[in-house]
Amino acid sequence: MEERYDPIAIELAWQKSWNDSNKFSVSEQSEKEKFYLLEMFPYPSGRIHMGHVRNYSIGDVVARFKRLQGFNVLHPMGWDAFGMPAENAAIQHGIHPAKWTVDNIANMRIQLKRMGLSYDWDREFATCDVDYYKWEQQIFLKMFEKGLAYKKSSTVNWCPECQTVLANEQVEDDACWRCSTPVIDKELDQWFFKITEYAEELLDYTDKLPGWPESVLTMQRNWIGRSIGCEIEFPLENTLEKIKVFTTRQDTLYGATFMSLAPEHPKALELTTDDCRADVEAFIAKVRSQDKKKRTSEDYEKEGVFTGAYCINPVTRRKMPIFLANFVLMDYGTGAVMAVPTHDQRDFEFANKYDLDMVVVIQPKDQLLDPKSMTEAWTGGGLMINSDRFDGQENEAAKEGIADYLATEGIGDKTVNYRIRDWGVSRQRYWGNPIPVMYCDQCGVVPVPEKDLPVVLPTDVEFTGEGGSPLEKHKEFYSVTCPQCGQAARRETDTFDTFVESSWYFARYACPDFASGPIDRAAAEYWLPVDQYIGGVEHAVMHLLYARFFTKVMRDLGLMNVDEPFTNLLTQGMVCKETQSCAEHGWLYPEEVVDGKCVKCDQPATIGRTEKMSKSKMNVVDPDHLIAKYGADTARLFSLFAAPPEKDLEWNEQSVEGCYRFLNRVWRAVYDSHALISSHPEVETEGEARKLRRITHRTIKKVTEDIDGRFHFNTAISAVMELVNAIYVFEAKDKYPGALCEALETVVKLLAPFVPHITEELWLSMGNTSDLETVGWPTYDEKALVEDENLIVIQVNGKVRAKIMVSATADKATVEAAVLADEIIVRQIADKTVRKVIVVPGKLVNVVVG
RNA sequence: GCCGAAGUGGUGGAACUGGUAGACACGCACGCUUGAGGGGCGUGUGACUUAACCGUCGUGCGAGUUCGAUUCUCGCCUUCGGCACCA
Repeated sequence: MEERYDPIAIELAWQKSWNDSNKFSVSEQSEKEKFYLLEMFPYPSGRIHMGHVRNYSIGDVVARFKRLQGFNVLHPMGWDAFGMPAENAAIQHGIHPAKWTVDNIANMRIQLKRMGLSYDWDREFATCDVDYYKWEQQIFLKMFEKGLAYKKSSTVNWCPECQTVLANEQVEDDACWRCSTPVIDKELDQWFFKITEYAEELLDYTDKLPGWPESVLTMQRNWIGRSIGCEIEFPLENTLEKIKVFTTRQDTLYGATFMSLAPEHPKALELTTDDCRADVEAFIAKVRSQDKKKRTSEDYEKEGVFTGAYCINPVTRRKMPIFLANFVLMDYGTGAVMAVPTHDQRDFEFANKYDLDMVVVIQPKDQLLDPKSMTEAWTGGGLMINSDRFDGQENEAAKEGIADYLATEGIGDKTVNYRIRDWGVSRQRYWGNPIPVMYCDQCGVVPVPEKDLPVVLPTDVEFTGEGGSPLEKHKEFYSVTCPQCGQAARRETDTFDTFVESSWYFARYACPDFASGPIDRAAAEYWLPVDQYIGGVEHAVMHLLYARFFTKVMRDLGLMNVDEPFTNLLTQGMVCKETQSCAEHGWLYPEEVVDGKCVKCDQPATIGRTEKMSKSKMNVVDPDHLIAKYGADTARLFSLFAAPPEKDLEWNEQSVEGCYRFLNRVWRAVYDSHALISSHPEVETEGEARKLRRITHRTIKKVTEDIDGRFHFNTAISAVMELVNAIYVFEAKDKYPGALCEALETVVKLLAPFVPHITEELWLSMGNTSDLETVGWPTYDEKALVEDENLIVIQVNGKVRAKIMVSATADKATVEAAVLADEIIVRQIADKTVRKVIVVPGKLVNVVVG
């Protein structure tokens, strides 16, 4: 055995061995129970970053732990390989996106292998492989057939920088989620997936995912945004037509005194009277010219215009003027709102501005509302008044009855409305999966026949950087003949949002080579769902919601048989580091600051706030350097030890040093006792050996419980550190080599999922022949845990005053007597009366005096 | 405004169903080892007070429940994340 720990040499040797033997390759042919562990696959940007290191270290601990526990573990890796950066590289550096992507993947694969992650590399694929994306095209065709994919013209979120459309989820603070350019409105013909059809199921199942963090479920519930209410029809005055509104406040129907329509409402111009037409048209034009995002922000002034038309409140028969209002949205509910100024703040402001009627219909308990003196709408609860048969009822309780009444009268129906919109998937980009349809003057939208799939993305395209997709200029691609009528037709040049690929890749990992469909049912049956999914919380809504949606769609298409893709979800926190900047040169990389000064100008550098590592803030650390300096085991250990997985991790070089030091300490502990333990002496159970064994087995218990399901890797590691400390101070090494050997072997076994290289190496050097995976995860001996004596904490009136050792077999009375006889306690209670003595067996005694 | 998460030493963090607050680690100090440096090994390290023991205070703030509260309840403050003119 080498005296010195040489991480690089050890790691390269073990990685070669794992690679050569396809060590972590799995199949369905196994006696063992399956466990599917998945980490979110990376975009091949070129280099891994600390976020990847953390994500994949966490995943690898779970994968290796489950494997050691005897599970058949599927742990795959691949590449989310379509996307804009590849195209930007083509424009900026003249490298073809395909080459750029392939090169990046090759590089990142080396980096991941260098981390010693236990992937089944046989299952690796990139989403830009034709063998992957062609099946996505097939899924699309089936969705199209079922009406789950459809085309419509709509105002879309357009990013002028990326020259493409964004889904609502991809807009953050009115800006592109990727490049932060402000998003503008654009009217475009787009493909949509009908995620709204699954809104209810997606929402209902948020209650059936106990393995998900509550915060993620809440975000998804908010995003789906279900509201239960009524659709109510208001007849127009003088015609037979009606206008339908959606409301969640049918309890205020008797107070509805006017109506507000969205400016885009189809009936807006139709019902406008001649003398109001000029004003209405001007208003519509004005609203159209305004930015939609600005217009729909809360502080924007409420404005409207009278149409000259009236409708009738169906329960009060009151004549209600119809307005157009800028705050009414066409794409929520019905685009029409019954206005109740007394009980809705927006309507209240609007009514004041245009001097409209107000009627109070809900009277709160502790004040009397009068429209003349109200300064704001009353949106709380109370008793209903001015509401005919419902007078005197509690408004919340009456909602159900009102809905029923409206239904029987044929005025309205109970309905459910969702905030979520259909998912726009068209992107005006080249480096993506072509949407397999064409346009024929005769036949309209024609799906590419399944037998003609795949629609292969051509590689001979030109990148001008002038915007628009190069596919639009690629005649061989877009010029096609219609399969239905044989006439010339034009192929769709838009490609799919790359979130489509990541919506089903987890299922393809079960059968990456399956050649007769997207998913091999038998393989999917065995492996799915994913037992544990791990990734960043930034995907809480987008990716995770789309993947859930796709799973349900694939189920309904008969492709597989699961309702939810991910049984358990772990969302890990970000990797952060302090930012540094200099007055002259702005943000600085860590290596550009030496002795607190900017290397470019020698001015002192300012330390800014700690933020998520990002290239733009330059507060990044390159994992390659870390691994080259300390090895992969140290890099892994640091990212697991410094914080629990779900919290943010603050980068600290000194803490990395500490982890490296610990591994050296472990190495030395084994090295120092090498001669003593090489014969694997029998474990002694008496005297000091018994004490060491107690610590050894207690550690096994703690580490097992900390990893399994709790993911408290930091405390698991600290428990092993304590065991190592105990070995160092264990003085009877020569006397009890058996107990020592057991302790050292336990350290190695328990650390195996965290730092796989050093542990395999130490295991071998201890004279073992089979590898750690064959040996399996250690179990603890209950008998070894038994304490002879317990430390009893003694409190007087809840304050700790003394501690004594008491035999573990002592009964309550004995303990109490021992406590009351204790010198310190006698002094503490000398001049007081003992009122009560509380004994917590084996732990604590509280003497209450007064 | 609504919803969710969090607030503990100089620092990262621990304390699982109410029972020794600060495990483990970083940093710092001291000692041993070494020719020295590095490294290693060990001891100490919440604050105040003290020579030391003792003592007092202490988990964002304020109340409450309890023999006992970082943990439970109520009210507030701060930070982060999500939603927000959604009828």
